[in-house]
Amino acid sequence: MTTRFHSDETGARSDKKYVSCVACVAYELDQCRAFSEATTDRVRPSLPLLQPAEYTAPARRKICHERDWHETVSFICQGWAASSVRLADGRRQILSFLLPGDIVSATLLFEPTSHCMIETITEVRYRNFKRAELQKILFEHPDLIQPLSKTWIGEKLRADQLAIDLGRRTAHERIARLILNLMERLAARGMMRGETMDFPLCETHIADATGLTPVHVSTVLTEFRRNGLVGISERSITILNLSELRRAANER
Amino acid sequence: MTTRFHSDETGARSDKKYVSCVACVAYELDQCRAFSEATTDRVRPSLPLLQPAEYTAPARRKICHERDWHETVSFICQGWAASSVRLADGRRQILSFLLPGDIVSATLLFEPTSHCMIETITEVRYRNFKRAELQKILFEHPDLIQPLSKTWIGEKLRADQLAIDLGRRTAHERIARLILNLMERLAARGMMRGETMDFPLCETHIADATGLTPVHVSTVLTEFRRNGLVGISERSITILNLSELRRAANER
DNA sequence: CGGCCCTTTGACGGACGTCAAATAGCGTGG
DNA sequence: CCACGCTATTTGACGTCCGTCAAAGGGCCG
Repeated sequence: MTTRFHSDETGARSDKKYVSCVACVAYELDQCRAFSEATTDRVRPSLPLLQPAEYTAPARRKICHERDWHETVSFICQGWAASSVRLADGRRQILSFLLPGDIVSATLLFEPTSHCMIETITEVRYRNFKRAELQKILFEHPDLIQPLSKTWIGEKLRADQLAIDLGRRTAHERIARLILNLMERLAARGMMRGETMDFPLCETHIADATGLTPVHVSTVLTEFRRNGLVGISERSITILNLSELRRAANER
Repeated sequence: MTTRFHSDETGARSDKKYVSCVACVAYELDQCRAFSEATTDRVRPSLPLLQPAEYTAPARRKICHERDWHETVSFICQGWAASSVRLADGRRQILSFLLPGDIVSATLLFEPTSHCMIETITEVRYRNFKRAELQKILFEHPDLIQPLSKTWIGEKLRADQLAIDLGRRTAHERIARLILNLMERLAARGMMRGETMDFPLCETHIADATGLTPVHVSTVLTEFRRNGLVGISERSITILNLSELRRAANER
């Protein structure tokens, strides 16, 4: 019933200073740019949207529960988070990892509930836009439908890929594909440092994202390491043999 | 490159007579009604949209391949179809079953490719709308965004549920849930006859939808039958013990 | 009648889960 | 500084769910 984003329990704090989105690594992605342009270039006078509420949540914190009610739509500015669902008996499935520039839940643009749980992985900085205001802008600028549809289509594509992975791929393929996917998404954000990237996931995260157990993830990952596919250390991962990793992923 | 809907290879034939959507069981669902109203009540003079191309494809026919290029968006009027993806080595994952009133692929509203394969299960009657015309209507009637968002949200919700099923549920749960889901969707269309419903799926369909093998589907289904949960016969299924079936599905 | 697809059943095997224990890292508090 | 508690990782032994392979029977259709 209450909106848990920026409630005290999450440990999120409100930041006072405001930095323009234009400087953000995620600016070119998804909705961020579309909405920014809509508010700066076209709508005058500038709306309060230009200064959405900004928050910072510590690592490993739930910032949204499945049945929470929201008036706002959140965008990740910095850090990693996970969107997941938990069954009654405790089993958990991670539906997606959220990276800078990602909209936390596109359904919140039109509905007050996201139907899933959001937890931070690292410390996360995010911004909350009021749904009513985004909708108003959307109605006044139907050309925003096109970029919005790209977001929808991308979400659907990745949800379908996840289903294929979980339904029809082996543990090796799933894990290799997860690494490759994250690599591509980080590369699109200019967040790769050569062949290495931040990798703040613990093996439980990987397990819940791939439908496996942490124990099995451990054995597959050590196998990948022994075979020289990747190097893992210090919350980061290095792709040592990309073509072999792709073969393990059974890409195409 | 070519649009395979209504190509000869599919065996689809064009029907001459045109029946109004208002009489359709699916009229109340999804986009059908929204678009029909947009074209009848508001846009004048009546557009060619009012008479979209209508086709009938025989059972067990591919009517769309993963890389096909489309100018049209298809809606199912009658019959069952499946949307699926096939991996290089032949493994297949069914992403959704399409029932009357379903939009075949919502991504086709904005993009020329659906990224998945559509095959009929029964004989299927469907209608093709031109994407350009639907988009024009959408731009002229931004209030259509709201019902459209419902379609998107529903698709996302079901895709997420599928991922949870495949990632974290047992074979028994997956199969029971599939049956219950189909039951609910058919009930929403007024297509239940008491406790029994059409069930044209063969066990291979169920296997590919649940990430299992046909052999294992067979054993689980016979177990369900022996325990009096369901009765299967003649392309139809009867729910004999709903509460037990729900328990098997681990609903919540 | 023969061929094809679907279903069922059984024997067997493998991929992955479960349980357990050992180790390491890391922050907290005394 | 050490003691401690917690979490994460690794490894091994063992178990199980589900896949694979095979064979047999049934229904449908040419």
